[in-house]
Amino acid sequence: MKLTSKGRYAVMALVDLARFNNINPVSLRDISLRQGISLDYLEQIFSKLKKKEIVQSVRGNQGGYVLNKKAKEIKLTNIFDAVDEKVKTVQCKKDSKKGCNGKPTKCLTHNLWDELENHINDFFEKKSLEDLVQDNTERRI
Amino acid sequence: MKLTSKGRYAVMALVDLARFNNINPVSLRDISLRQGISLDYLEQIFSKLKKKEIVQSVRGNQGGYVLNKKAKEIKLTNIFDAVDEKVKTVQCKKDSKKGCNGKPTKCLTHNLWDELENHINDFFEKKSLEDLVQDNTERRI
DNA sequence: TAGATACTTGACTATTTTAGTCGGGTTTAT
DNA sequence: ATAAACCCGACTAAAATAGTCAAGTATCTA
Repeated sequence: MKLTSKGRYAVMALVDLARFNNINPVSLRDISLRQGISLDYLEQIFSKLKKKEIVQSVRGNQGGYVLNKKAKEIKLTNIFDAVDEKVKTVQCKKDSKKGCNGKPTKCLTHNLWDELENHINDFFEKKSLEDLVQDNTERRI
Repeated sequence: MKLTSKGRYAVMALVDLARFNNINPVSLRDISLRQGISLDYLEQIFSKLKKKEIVQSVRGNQGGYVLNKKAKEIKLTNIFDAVDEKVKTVQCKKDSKKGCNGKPTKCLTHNLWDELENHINDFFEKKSLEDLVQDNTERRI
């Protein structure tokens, strides 16, 4: 059970972006250099963040990306959702109405995984980008 | 971010086993049939569970597996640990003492992932096999 | 208006992980 | 003796991941 790089990178990049946000658009090149993430990969990630209206783009020279909402209003859930980093614990419940594995009853552990998903998602819904930025500037003093 | 089948199967199989535990050893063949898990794969999984002393084996005809502890004392953590289903959020912290990515400072989101890991592990430490078995027999009435 | 910077898009690919399979054992109750 | 079960290690197909690569388009600045 692990978080993928795509999700981690998305969060790292947005924290980086949020810190410079109010001054100028931030270019992916800068983020790439500061965070050590492949530029090409960042482009894929930001394309998704843009589609979900988490960031706005400014094209051309001196362009870059800007947050599209207040940092406080961007929750981890939104970020993960944007880049398709979902919490998946079971394969069940996609086809039949209640059952798993095609069987009529739920599998023995179905409720457990549901609980787990909720537990994790709670965490993601509480954390905002602002929390993360603050967490970081505090530490630096 | 998803749970692998190995982890899920281990838990499913143990819940199944726990329900018949006090009568006779339970054969993997039976678990395989009831839970729809490949027998060969189950053997791999139980070999690990045995190494970590979560189950005991009874060889020969009419053999099978038995729990090695009370269901109450087997926590999800123990099961996941046994089958190498770990919660991994970051790659950092393996080499250098404090830093990530070889840099001297922690990455911007390091503490976040640590928090997340703890949050998830809390969940796993609280749930015992007994909880799961009860959860299941209640539902059946 | 040329050139550089930066976003945009889509296809391609190497690597790793996962979820098994397969083929041989050994042990023990009946 | 033999069938049921555990035991063990090597192998493999498929999927997902983490990128790379190539060819654009838009915009600012000199």
